[in-house]
Amino acid sequence: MPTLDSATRDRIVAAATELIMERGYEKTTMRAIAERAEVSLGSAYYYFGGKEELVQGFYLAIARRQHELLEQRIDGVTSFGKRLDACFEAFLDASDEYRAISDSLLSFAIVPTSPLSPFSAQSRPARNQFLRTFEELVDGSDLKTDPRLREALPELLWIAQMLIVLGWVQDLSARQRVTRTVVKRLVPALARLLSAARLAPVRPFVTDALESLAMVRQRTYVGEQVKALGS
Amino acid sequence: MPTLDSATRDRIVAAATELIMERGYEKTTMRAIAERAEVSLGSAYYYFGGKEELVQGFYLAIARRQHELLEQRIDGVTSFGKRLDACFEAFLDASDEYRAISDSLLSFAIVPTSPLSPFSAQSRPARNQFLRTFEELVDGSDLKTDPRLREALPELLWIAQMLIVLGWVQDLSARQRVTRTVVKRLVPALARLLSAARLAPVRPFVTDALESLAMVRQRTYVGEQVKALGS
DNA sequence: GAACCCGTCTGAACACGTTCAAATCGCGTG
DNA sequence: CACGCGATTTGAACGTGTTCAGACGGGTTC
Repeated sequence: MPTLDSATRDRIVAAATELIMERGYEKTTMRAIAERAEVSLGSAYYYFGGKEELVQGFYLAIARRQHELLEQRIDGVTSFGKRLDACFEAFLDASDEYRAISDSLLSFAIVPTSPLSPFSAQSRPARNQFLRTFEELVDGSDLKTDPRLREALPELLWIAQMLIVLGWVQDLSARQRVTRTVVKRLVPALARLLSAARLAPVRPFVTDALESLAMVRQRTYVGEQVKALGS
Repeated sequence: MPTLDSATRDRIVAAATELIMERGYEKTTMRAIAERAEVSLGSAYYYFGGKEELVQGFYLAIARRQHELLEQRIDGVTSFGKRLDACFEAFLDASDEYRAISDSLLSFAIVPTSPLSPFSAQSRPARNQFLRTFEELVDGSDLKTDPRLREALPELLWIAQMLIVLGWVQDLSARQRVTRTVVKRLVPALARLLSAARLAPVRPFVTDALESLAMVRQRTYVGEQVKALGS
């Protein structure tokens, strides 16, 4: 399994990406990928463990596109609610391009032992991109909340975004308008909730939730050093 | 595609179930299933559209087992929190038996157009069983909440249970203890939240959430008549 | 130069899910 | 009984993802 950069490797990914976008994942054959990349079938398997591995690029592409769209749209906006809303919207816009293959992507992502799990070591680049986006989102905002919650927030929002995507794939309405509407409605409520986390009566809930998160983190990421939250 | 009851049909399901439990879904071949069921390969395809269809029985089995376990455990208990806790625990206990194949099950379930989607017409028997369980859970409890919320509650709890299962498959801790612990922690909070729904300051949130749910329902179930909530 | 190594590449071969034309069965009808 | 007809059954054949024994190529060592 070569880890060296290689033009061949890139050609195969490019061919796979093109074909998958043209015909969908299932209808794209390894033979077709090899042919377009001008390598033999065996070579494709020399560079990649299998067909599944060839979709890894999509996550990162979505993550980058979300970040790009978001930057354009929240320039100068400081309201946390507005920023979060723009963020999720950017994510859905970025995902739209890949809607036709989102089923396949999600099917792989859901398997915890798969390299395509969002928590896997192989997904680290895409995951980091997502987390950076949320970090920036919070940093540039006027949000005032419990500092412990603030620290965990990027990861929490990333997880929330994954829950949104679950609804999004299930959403059969035209252009997934239902998902967009529901997100638009829930974001303000979430913003208010996060602000309320500072108040004394709510704090035990926050503590409870954060402890749960800490527990979950320890047991979710596979083959990774998990940095503890809090110092 | 015959819909008549048939001993052959049952033999094939039985063979498939056995083999999948023995070896897992991927390693079970249609040829092996046909052989054990003492039919030809072609016959298996005469009765079932494909390999995927042969896992339909698992959902219903889990739903029934949950109900069975729950009945034993909440006899006489009226506290809503305790009943809900027991319910989720019964669900996780029922699911444990199928943990080895839960990846495959979930991979199929996540595809909205698949007959194995929990929202599909084919999943209706299992879905109804789940909803009945939650209906009974709420009915026999001391929960006092907003009546509109009360009506939507079985479905909401069912959805919550599906979110739990998402965490459960990702949970790599021994015997999925993390998931169980987190559920145990969050249930009381949820119970308090539902009680609080009666209070005036919270009501707008409830209205908002229920409207969102109504929207989602209209666009999620495929090929089904969706009964409106409220009369 | 010869021998050797090792990273790269090849396509035939395998096992699988699925399809299908043809064979067989069961049974009502003339 | 013979005939016909639809339901059922069959296994060969197809296209697929994947594996593997071997071929190739260029660099290093004696």
